[in-house]
Amino acid sequence: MARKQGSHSDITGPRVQDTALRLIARHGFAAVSMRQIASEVGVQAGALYNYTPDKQSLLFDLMHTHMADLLTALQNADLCGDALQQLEAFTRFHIRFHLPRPDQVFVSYMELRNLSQDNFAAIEDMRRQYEDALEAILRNGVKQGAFSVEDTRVATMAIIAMLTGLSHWYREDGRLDIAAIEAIYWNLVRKSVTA
Amino acid sequence: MARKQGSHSDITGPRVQDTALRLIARHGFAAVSMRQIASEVGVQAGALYNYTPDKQSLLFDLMHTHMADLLTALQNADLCGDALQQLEAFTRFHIRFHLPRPDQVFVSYMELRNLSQDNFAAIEDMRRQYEDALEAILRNGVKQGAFSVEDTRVATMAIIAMLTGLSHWYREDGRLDIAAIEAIYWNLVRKSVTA
DNA sequence: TTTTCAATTGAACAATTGTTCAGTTAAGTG
DNA sequence: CACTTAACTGAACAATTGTTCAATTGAAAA
Repeated sequence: MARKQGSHSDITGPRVQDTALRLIARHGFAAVSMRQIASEVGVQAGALYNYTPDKQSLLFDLMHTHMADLLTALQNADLCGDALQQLEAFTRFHIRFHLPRPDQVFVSYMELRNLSQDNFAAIEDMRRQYEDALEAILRNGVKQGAFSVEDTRVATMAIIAMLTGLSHWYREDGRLDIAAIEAIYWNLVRKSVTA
Repeated sequence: MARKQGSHSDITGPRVQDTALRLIARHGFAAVSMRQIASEVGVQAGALYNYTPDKQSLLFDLMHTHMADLLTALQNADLCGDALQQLEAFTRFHIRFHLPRPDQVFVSYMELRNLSQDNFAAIEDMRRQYEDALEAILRNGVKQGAFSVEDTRVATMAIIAMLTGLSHWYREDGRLDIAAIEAIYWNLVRKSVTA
């Protein structure tokens, strides 16, 4: 019969994911060995293969989980109101979702090269969905006359790059807290798309 | 006596740099072996050590050359005029410098983790100089009343992230040429910092 | 208590890693 | 021509890589 509680794999499994995420974010996928991950988890390298078929899948799972969480959270955010309010909600959502997840952001944006072709396509598709959500807001706002944007696709990429770049330099113990950061970025975004 | 012309190293040397840059941009520093680089150059792995003391120095040289070229080009750009004109010149300079160098941009922004402590500090210092040049323009513009910016440091990071992100999706054979891209981005940047 | 099996070990594997270096090659010099 | 030497080869090195698997462990089930 299956163990009902206290199963070791319930503890080791998440620890493998957490440790892999942290080490890959810090040193890069190719620079981290399965033995390093195992060592920090506190097991031998062979034990990792109870939790992932291979190293590639481990990376893919980390990135896929992150993107799936992102898309789910975006849907649950339920951006409402007029175009300007939707854009503000998106901006604040992006910052609030990404800032507490620096390692996931790092891995998901830096390790695309190390994905197999199929895995890359899957992640790229999810990223595209996220971009499309922002572009829909911009397009809608342009149609309604709320925004003045020459090219909604370029503006989409520019805004996402600006917001995501925040994760690369923000420090929790820095000069500004999240609320202040949010306000500043929302101002920049708002002005860049309005007349 | 030293060879005066046609020395092989005048050919192989640059080829090592070019090949390393291309392969590292494509697959990442840790994922590229010295033998792969040598193979594409057309020599044996041992021959690479006539051109670099070790793999780490090869990476550092690529990044240092890129940053040095950037800072030199910025100084030669000689941004003049009032604050708005300076910001426009900076924006167009950034795009024109980076767009034709996608591999250098990729390596310089993705492989910082693989630099030794000293090498990282050196590159980080050069990047800081570049950021400071933009922030000086913003600060000056705020003082003169040309710009309305809450926090010049945050605005600096936001603008550079926005502009650099361009390199991650721009394709030479894409929908828009450089002139069109420049115009769109300059509009976004201008509006984001003016009232 | 005995049984069962999920979880893990530890050794082994072939391949690959960065780096060194004595020896070879071939092109320029005198 | 002979000589010099920059450039490169090819083999060797110890270490490390991802992955497999028979054997072991220990805790829950019966």
